[in-house]
Amino acid sequence: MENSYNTKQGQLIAELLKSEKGRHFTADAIISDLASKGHKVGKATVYRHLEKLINAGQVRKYIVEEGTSACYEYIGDSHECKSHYHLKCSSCGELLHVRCDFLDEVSSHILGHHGFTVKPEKTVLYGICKNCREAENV
Amino acid sequence: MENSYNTKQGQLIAELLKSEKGRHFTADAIISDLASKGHKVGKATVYRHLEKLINAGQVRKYIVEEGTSACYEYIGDSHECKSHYHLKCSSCGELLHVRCDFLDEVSSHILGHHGFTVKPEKTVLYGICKNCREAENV
DNA sequence: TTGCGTGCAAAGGTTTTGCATGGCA
DNA sequence: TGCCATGCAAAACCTTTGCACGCAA
Repeated sequence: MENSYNTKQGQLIAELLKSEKGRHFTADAIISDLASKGHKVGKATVYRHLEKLINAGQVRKYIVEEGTSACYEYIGDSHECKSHYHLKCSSCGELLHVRCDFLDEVSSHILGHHGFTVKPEKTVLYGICKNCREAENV
Repeated sequence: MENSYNTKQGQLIAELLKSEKGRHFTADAIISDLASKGHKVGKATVYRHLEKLINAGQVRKYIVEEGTSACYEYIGDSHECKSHYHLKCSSCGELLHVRCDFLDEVSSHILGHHGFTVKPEKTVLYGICKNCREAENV
């Protein structure tokens, strides 16, 4: 398991994600972001590194709508986000982090009443953020 | 908009979904279910009808996991399932429906305290179901 | 030197689209 | 008859995999 080298591409990918904590990247976005900085990295390499980062717990993968590509977000080495829920705005794509005592109760309620252990760190609630709701006057 | 004919295939697909309200079908499941009843329907036709049903608000599409096929569920013409959450077991893949007053409060809390309008119908909570937790003794 | 990392291209799987034919109204 | 619907196959898409070469240790 510890058979891993420290390579230029691996650093580039990790640093890009880390440099914009909170932003969600698609695999292609990573490739073009790096390309625009003069670094050409292969598609397969990006996917392989993302998988490693996910397993290492440093990156989270999100399923976004409609057969589009997956999104990846740096969440850090610490587990500070463990009990955070994420709210993703379907309209503007903004991803919000929410920590709140009430939401902690959600997990216990679901466990108690429905026998299901929720993993907040894997869960994303979809909806519309304040800005978009006001802008669209929905 | 009203340019549509009433065809055998369209009826078959709508009736199959309607006949098992609450069940999640993949496109392939629809095809093989119909095939086992002696009705051969093309893949493209199924997808095209699903899209119409979604636009008509009678069917809901779920993307449960990246890389796998989408699931489609009949939800009827009424919007009675407004606050219907889904729990997906990361272990066995089971998809559970949860209708619960407490969860209704979640939406209002998030709206009130975080200014975010949650769409339960688009949201899937990930975790471990009762059976798997007991089986794995986690 | 060893063996993981890389990148290209090809494969795999799901969904969409083009086109000639079939079926509803 | 006019047009939408159908179904096959091919295309489009995202992601994974095979393989030869490159590079870290």
